[in-house]
Amino acid sequence: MKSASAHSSEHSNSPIYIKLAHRLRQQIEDGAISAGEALPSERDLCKIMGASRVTVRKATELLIEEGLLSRRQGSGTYVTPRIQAPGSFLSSFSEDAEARGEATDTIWIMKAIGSATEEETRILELPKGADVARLSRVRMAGGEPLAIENAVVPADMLPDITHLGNSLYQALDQRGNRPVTGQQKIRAALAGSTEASLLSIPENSEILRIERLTRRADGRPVELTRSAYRGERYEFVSELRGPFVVL
Amino acid sequence: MKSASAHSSEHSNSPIYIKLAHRLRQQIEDGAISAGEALPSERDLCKIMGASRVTVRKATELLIEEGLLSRRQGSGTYVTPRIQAPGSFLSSFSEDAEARGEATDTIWIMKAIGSATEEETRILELPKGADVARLSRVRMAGGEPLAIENAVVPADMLPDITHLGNSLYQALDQRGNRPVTGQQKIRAALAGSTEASLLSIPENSEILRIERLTRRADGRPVELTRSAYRGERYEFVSELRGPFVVL
DNA sequence: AAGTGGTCTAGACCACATA
DNA sequence: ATGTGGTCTAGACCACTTC
Repeated sequence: MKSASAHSSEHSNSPIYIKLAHRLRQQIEDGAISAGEALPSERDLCKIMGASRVTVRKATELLIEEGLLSRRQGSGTYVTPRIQAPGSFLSSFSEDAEARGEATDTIWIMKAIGSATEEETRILELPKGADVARLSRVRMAGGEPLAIENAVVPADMLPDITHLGNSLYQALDQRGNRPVTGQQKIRAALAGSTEASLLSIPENSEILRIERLTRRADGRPVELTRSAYRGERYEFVSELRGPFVVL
Repeated sequence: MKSASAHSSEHSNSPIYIKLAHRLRQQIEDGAISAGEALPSERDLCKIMGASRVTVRKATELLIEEGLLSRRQGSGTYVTPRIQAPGSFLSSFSEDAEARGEATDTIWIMKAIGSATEEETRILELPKGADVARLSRVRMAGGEPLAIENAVVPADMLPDITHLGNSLYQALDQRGNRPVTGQQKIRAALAGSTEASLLSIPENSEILRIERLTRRADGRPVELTRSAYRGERYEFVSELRGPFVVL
């Protein structure tokens, strides 16, 4: 045996600020620093972690970009209460719905493991013959269906799919497969008959089709999700950060 | 008179790394460092700009996030050749079209200055009674219309709208009003009769409606654009960076 | 007034690229 | 071998928040 560490990524040769960020992230996720309240001051962290202040700041800056922390000058560095405004992510399901005080619900229409198709193998960068979990859900809010989501995940990245709660990401996180980057393609389309009936809308209504491929920190694809959202009820908000295309 | 500086934003009290970033950005845009090639080394920049290396790096990091620069360890810091893959921006008009070898064109359908409506005043954070430029275009590719764009810009941010080329952003840039952040809302819709005829598609075809509000570095709104894209021809790609919503 | 984050310096060593 | 970016330190002063 080498030593501790069960994660796949090697931390031994990483720069100090990366290690500090990991330590802090874990303490936050373990609830050792619990949401909403402040970290030790930067100067205290220096003593605790045995690093200079510049390095401590570089570590916390990472976590700020991830949305886990936020700093307030003169006050302190705080654990972000509930992970919030999604940067460049969807605007999104539970968020919108809860903001309107609607109850949200998820209906599973498929939960299965099978071998990956040729397309899935290619997109998820899997070895031939690998297994994938296929997860299809209808998202409800206020008793109405609002979206269909079809996710495909490499089978070894998920624990037991029969015990899956409503949050796919939470399950992925448990195995260290938290997605941190990705790409999303959005297009307008007209509802086909299957979609129309699942969403309780007329055929040829407008819908938003979204295809999303997310990846772990090490770049390995985690999740290919193709969704259809009711066009009259949902809009997708994304923050823009330079560089801007000259168009 | 105070001194030099014709810009509206006050640079006097900004931190050094902000000022350095501005100086570098200008030199790059003036072509003094010309695309594709390397900046002076960080240690040389320290002498030239009279700052420490940490500060110089913080400045170049800003420009890297903007996409103007990129660093290669052991080699140097380079001016990014053509501003490229847009992070979280549209995928986009000329880009896609040119990738397919289609000629792109723009037809102006309106270019006017008038006083802002109540809604425009609010969204663009203008004083009451301020003037705005309204710019409407149809985007063509391969001889076909592909999108309608309606932009509203505070009149004082644009030079002479009669001499406006095809690139709104280029014109904005000339007056130091380059947008660097923004928010974009995307939804699916069905084409109304006006849109259908401008885009040469049947009524009730699927279209993508996009509303975009961009801002300058100082946070002032620059441009409110509402567009309609032909749904069968366009899809919007956006990169995702954490934090991810748990959904 | 005391504590916090925000900025800055001068100097150091390492890892990588290039010749 | 030299030069480049990547990381790190120890200490300093400023601006802001909090009491």
